[in-house]
Amino acid sequence: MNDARTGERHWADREAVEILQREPEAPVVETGISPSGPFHVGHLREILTGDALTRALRERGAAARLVFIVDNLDPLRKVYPFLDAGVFGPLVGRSLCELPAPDGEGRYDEHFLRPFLSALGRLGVDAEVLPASELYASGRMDEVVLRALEQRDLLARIQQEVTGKSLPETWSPWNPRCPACRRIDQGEVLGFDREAGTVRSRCRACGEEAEQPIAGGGKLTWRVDWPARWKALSVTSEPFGKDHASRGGSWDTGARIAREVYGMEPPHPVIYEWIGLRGQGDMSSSRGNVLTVGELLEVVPPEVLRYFVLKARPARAITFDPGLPLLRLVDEVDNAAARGRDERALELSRAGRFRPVGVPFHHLVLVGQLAGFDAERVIALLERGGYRDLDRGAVEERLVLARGWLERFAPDEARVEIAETLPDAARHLEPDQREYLARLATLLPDLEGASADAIHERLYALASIEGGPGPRRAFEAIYRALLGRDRGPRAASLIEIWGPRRAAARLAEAAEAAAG
RNA sequence: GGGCCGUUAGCUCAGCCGGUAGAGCAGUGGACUUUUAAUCCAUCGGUCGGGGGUUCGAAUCCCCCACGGCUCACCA
Repeated sequence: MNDARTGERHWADREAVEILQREPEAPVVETGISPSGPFHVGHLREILTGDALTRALRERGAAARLVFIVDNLDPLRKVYPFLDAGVFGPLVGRSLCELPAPDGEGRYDEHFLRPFLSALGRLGVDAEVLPASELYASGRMDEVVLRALEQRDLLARIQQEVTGKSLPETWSPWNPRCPACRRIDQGEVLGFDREAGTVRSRCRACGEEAEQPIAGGGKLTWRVDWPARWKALSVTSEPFGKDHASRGGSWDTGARIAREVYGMEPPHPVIYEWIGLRGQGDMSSSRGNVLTVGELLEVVPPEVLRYFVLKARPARAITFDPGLPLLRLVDEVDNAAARGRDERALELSRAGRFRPVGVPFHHLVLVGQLAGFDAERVIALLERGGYRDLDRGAVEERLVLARGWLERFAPDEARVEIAETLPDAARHLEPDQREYLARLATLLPDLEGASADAIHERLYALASIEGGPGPRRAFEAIYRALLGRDRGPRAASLIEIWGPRRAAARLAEAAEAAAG
């Protein structure tokens, strides 16, 4: 890493070096997300930041682990807009892992987690997924929980000092789950027994009193849970969103608790900014219009999503635009000769076997439309356009994505559709353009079945004759007649695919309409 | 109000453990039997938000200010 001077060092490398100073052998990177709703692009930053760190650590010879905690013990806080109030209203306060899925099939947490995990697999994220429910049930948290119960007063003091807010007398770091009504957010701790490893509690909701084992009987409150996990799992680094980072936030309390209660240095923090969304309106899980990771993988290769996130320093807010800008990103990843690409970020973006296509994504979208997304015809068109040595399988794969992008995110300009009837734009043509179309219309029927190259010859030759409109304006006239726009894909291909005879009729119609 | 991040060419950004600025896109010129951000070559383009300070020397370090975004109920 002697390139510090040239500034080519990636943020993940810099952080890795610092983490290794603290734990050179087996650093543990922890990340975590609450499965209360769909996982979207924003969540990607949490896990990918952790993944990049882990990779950078492993490259340096460390036996780094990436632990992904699923906070499925968290209670359902309210009835989210995408939930049925009748079903979920009465279930508020229960752990996410004890709720039915929104569609009624299976478990709530798994409903949201499953697609995310499969996306992670495709993204090449090598993480140990650990649901909080299992972490607690395993007993691995018992000791840190007992310590918290014993240090209740100290914890309360720290929290009050850091947040400036007072806590009720009955506050406890432990949230017991009521064995009767299953709520995990209403319990009041009455006492605990270190020898037996149990907690006595009463439920404020239903009044039930019980004595339950720590393992499986509840969870720590978030602010204590976090540092307790650091201790229990020997966490050495933790990426987290800036919401936790603000003054008086959970990082501040967590860091103190780590030192004063658990006698450890808090993990090396990596604070990241948020990912905004452009093009589809702001992302808002409450409105339900989120971009899920799975959705995006139907549109671009996983490497592109990784690259998008890893290219920017975590502290930098970035905006995700699934429209045209996303395509640029695809090309940057696909084309080894692309300028301005961040090689190191790209290296960290590998997600398995990436098959470059060598055709700009936007062009593929275009050709795909012309050829009805039929792989054979697409490849024929591409070859005619000068692309050689195409990796057939890679093209086919990418073509599926191109189609997905077109259907889901393409702006109108990217769509090629031959107008059903003569477009209005075709009425505005100069005399020489009209003349051109009229003459072309008489030639085209003879070209039925001809190759696009042959057709192009004629288009071009006719445009260039004495008194002709010249290529540029000739093509403009054709596009107006067929698409109602001034520009378009290779006119010859368009005509070949639509059929020269049909095109001829349209061009003649345009020539006439413009004259009248 | 507290805090975090940002303010570098028209746009998006890199550079930031100091040595008088870079890329992509846009623009301009040219090439091309040019076609939906086209490609290739060349080129124009910056008082590095403002003001102080440290230093032989600062976009890079320190302080102050302005503007912008975000965040402060366990929503990454």
